[in-house]
Amino acid sequence: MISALHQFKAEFFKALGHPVRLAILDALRQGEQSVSRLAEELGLEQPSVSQQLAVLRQRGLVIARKEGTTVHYRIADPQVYVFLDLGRAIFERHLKSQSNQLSALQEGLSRS
Amino acid sequence: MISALHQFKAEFFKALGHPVRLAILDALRQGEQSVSRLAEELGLEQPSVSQQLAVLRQRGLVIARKEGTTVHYRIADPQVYVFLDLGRAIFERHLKSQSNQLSALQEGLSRS
DNA sequence: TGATTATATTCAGAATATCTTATATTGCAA
DNA sequence: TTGCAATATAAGATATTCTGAATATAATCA
Repeated sequence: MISALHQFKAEFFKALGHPVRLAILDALRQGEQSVSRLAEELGLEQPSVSQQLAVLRQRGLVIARKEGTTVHYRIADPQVYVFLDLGRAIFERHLKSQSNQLSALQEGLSRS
Repeated sequence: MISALHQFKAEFFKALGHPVRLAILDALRQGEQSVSRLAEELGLEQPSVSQQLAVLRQRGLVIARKEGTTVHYRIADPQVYVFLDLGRAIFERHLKSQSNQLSALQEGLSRS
């Protein structure tokens, strides 16, 4: 059975399934950052950053703090970094095993 | 800067960002399962299950083992479950804090 | 060989997501 | 008030993903 929980969890993972959003979260490891600073740091247009921040905000992953005309964003739950780092570890093992399989395959091919 | 690593990691998260794929991974906690068994268990058509298994396979998340006409799938790396469970914990805290905010908001509204 | 079972792939259409550019909003300062 | 800076939102074009139906492949068995 596909539970409603799977639906919600999928939304959560989807929020992380975008390179710019991952880059934003990584940039926020240093602490709170304004939109323009993030845009500069990541080499992106302001609207792109703002849009992806909106996605992260809607999913409750980041929190906005307004100060004059500038808006500072920070991570909502630092546990997310534990999670991302674990994901990275798993992901890197995958890469390694895939490249092993690839080189084994290449050896096999070159031998035949 | 958006690194190539962010691209790859986003692909990994995207693979998890689908309710059926999460349900399949959960079903595989019990161990290896055939496609037809998964389809029955999840109440889905065989082609749907096969399609989502293909996505998980391409991303290296599951491994297929053929036996006669049936194909058995298993998780490639059990660490993924640690990861999913951590995601679940974070996600549930989010839900809770969001529902707290929601009820606070509702109280505020009903008082005014 | 022909029939059957299990799985995989393909395809068209619908729904979503993304990107770029333009515009709106907000707060502040001259 | 006017102008400016920072951010958000909107609109449109394009790309990606999903879904469901049909079909293909592959192994087994009569």
